[in-house]
Amino acid sequence: MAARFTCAGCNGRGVFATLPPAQRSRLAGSALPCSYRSRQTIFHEGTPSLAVHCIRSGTVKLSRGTAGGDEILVGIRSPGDVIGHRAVLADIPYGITAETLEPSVVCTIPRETFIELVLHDADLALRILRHLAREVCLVEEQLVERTRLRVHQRAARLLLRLARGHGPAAWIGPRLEITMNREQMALLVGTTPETLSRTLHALVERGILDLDRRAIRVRDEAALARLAEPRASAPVRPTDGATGS
Amino acid sequence: MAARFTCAGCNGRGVFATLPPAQRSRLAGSALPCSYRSRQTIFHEGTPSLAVHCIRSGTVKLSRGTAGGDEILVGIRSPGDVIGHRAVLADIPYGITAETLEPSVVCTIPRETFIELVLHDADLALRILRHLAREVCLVEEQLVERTRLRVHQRAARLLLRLARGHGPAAWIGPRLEITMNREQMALLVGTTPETLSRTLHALVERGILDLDRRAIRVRDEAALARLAEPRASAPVRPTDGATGS
DNA sequence: CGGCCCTTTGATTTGAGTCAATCGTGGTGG
DNA sequence: CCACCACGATTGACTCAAATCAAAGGGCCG
Repeated sequence: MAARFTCAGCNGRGVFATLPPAQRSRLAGSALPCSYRSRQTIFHEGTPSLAVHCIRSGTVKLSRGTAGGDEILVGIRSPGDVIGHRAVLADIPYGITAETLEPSVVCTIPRETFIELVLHDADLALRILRHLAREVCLVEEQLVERTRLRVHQRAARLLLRLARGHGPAAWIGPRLEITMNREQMALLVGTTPETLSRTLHALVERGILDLDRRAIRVRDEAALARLAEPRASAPVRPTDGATGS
Repeated sequence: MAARFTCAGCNGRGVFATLPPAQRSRLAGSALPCSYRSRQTIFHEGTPSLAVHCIRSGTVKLSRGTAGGDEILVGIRSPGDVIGHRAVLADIPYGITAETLEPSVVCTIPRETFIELVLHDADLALRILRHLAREVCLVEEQLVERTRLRVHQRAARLLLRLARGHGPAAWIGPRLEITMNREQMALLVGTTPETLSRTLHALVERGILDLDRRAIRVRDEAALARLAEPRASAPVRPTDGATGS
């Protein structure tokens, strides 16, 4: 099934976008495209980091187990994104598990090739540095969110991110088709499916959302944005009637 | 006051450790050492990232404000650590505020010098990449901790980290002098001073700690380590008598 | 000695997790 | 084609950890 892609399609985006011809062919020579079905594991936390992966199509979920047995969702990646580079660069086992959320095509770039490319192309190195730097910022952002924001605010933010096209969702007409189930959404928000469900339905009752098992329609993005604000602490309680004032 | 340091002392550690002579003198030429008093701001969140800083001595607190007005503690850095590199690399304003916790000496490396060094020394670039990659892992670790662990577990982990020499504490005899106040410890743990205080005193009652306003003595590190485990969910409730079973 | 700030302690509230039951949907086999 | 089953989603009731509000203590510095 996995026909030999040329990697040219990927070159339009991501950190490999502007490789000089020599390096580009080097990359194309050893990058191995691979098709995954939905819910397949690309690499697993704790295993040796043998390669960097570049998403060509589809959506990949990055998660991380805990000693306690449960998992935490670290992020979602889409086409053009590179995954596994951290472990490869730091020369440590993968710290996260990567798993497809839908049928995807992912290119595998062997560890040596990647390191070599980085060493020989200062520009690429700088670009990856930038990329990583931004990544740290994003994770820190998450940390702040988790610590200071209520579940309903974090949920609102997730919805906004989805609605704005970041994340595993696609606009089908006016509706936003979600490619993950409630549990995964809950994981992303950092809560339980039950609580997320309540929160979501509270928003429906306010007329901010339309909700379906696998699609969401944002009716009032402005209101959602207001809820996502740290200051707006109007509780958005579930099963709680209209808050008078 | 700030005598002209040669930067040679810093070269023994951190990412600049093994610079080739040429680059080393380039660095020494434009790195500007600066003494800070306790509680001084090195750079502030949101301001343009003009330089990278390398800590020569002292302790620096990295925090991040929220729209809501309160802050969150992102991390603590010690001698040899580099700060501000993320913003400089990503070419964005500083995302965090850096502030000394005690009198410190910090070298300022202008943005251009840093970028130039990185571009001309593939090895340095790779080392910084490694460094950043690890940093992302650490922040993610934090994220997991915040999400899955109880306050008493996170507090135990902080104590362990301090006791093991990571963080702003120094062994004075058998005691661990803490250079930050309760509020900052609370921020690090991701809780409030009140809750942290209760948690700490619960540990004292169990005979695991000795506690003083500014020093801590760990009497039973093994017990602390046990409490830090995700599974060990024996509540460690404050003001709660011996839990029978 | 007095005031101030940090810390501790107490009382109360509350957001969100947990446990458990029900519902709805989609898939399967008769 | 329809009854049934299984699984995810929802809803409800309850519990509990931790935040918040409020009020002392206690040490340090002027």
